Amino acid sequence: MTDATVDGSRTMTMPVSDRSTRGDLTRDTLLQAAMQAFAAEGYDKVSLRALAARAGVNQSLIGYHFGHKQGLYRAVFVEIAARIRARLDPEMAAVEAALSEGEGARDRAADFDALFRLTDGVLALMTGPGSDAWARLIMREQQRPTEAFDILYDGFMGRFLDLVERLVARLAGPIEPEAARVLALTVLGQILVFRSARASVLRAMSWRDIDAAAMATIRTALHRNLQALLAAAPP
Amino acid sequence: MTDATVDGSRTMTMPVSDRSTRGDLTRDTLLQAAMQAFAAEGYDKVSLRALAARAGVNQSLIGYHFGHKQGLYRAVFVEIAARIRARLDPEMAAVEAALSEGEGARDRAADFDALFRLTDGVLALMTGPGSDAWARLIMREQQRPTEAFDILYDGFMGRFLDLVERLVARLAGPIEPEAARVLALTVLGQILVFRSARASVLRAMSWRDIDAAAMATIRTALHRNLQALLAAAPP
DNA sequence: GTCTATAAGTTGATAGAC
DNA sequence: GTCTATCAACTTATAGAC
Repeated sequence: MTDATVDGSRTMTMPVSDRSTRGDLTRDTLLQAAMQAFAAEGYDKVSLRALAARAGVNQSLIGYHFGHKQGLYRAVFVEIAARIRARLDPEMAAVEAALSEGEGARDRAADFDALFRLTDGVLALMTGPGSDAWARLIMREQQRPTEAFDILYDGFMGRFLDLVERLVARLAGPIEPEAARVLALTVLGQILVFRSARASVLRAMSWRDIDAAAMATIRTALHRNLQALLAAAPP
Repeated sequence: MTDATVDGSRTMTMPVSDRSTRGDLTRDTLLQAAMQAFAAEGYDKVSLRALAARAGVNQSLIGYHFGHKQGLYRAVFVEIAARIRARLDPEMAAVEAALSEGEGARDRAADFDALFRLTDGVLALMTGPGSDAWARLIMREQQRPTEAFDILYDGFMGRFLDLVERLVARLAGPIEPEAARVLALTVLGQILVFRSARASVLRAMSWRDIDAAAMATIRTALHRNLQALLAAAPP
């Protein structure tokens, strides 16, 4: 349990006695490579051999750190949920603040602002640069949910949908709870389509990918749509 | 090249000299089983061994009829595109008729009617009973397009999106072509979400699946949304 | 914690008889 | 067109030395 026999170079980048042991680093490296690989090729096509090779880690260490292939897959989703929760937390907290300002003191402009922050956040999350890996994995779980879906739903999806539902209910005027929930889902759909039907989107719009300009176009359209959709109901 | 050595029973269900030879039947059986299997388990997880067994067909016949695994996969999409085109053709033709009635003779009610028929058709297609198989395969190609995506897009997707775009452009009043296309995609998104985020939908709505009642709820919400979204622009 | 080596099983494809 | 039989490659998982 001591010296670096083969790969001396690796020890150089690592403090000797630190919290992040060599094992933690290996675990992290594997986790990163796995997220990339599962998203790019799909669960079944990823071979642990190739994955270990690409991560520069011995194959048997996967078994040591994660048990089996499914354990590694599961760990990837715990990581994804944590990252997304961290990234979306400011927006969600803002919405919760706006919602708790009492039902009496309605400020439509503030409510719309909160809603836009939320939708913009999810749009960036699902279509922005670097979103490919986790977005694809999330979509995969939507089609064929495993235990990993629970990690996502309990991690951020449920909270997000709940917030959108309460927000649109307040903005749309008197509305049944079930209708509010369906409305929230159609709002989500207008964002998600740019990920879930990405191939069609790119072809229909003649885009090569969804860059900053494209995202601005989408954002504008979404805001306009939401305002039309949630226009004040007649008293 | 003649008699039925082993399986005499199969010959009984078949006319002797007909257009549909024994080979055609084998091909069809394989195609059906493949569509089911690829949708249920994903391309990589499907083993040709298991597939042939489930179809009651010798494994090597896959090679004979489709060349290799990818050839079989491709053939499945040709079949899907043909079926969907057939099923959506009445609605699309109706819209084309409505659109060709001259830009001058605007009848908003008729335009909305045509649009609803189109969206209802796609909603039923993507979420209705028995939609699981092809819908999942289509989603798969949206995330990671192969040559099979072209078969879908050229087969019906392109035409559908084009029709929706022209329709919303007429209904939404003066609008840039790019904005009309994005608007059409957000309309599509409100339908597709019930397939693409199916796991979230079921959990958020506490539905066990999307049955007739659920679909009626969705349809109502969609029609209301579209009318709000496409309200006459101020002159 | 990390390594080598290998067990035990599947896979897609095809050669060749009928 | 359909069958049996088989190959070569690749998979996950693990035993055991260090």
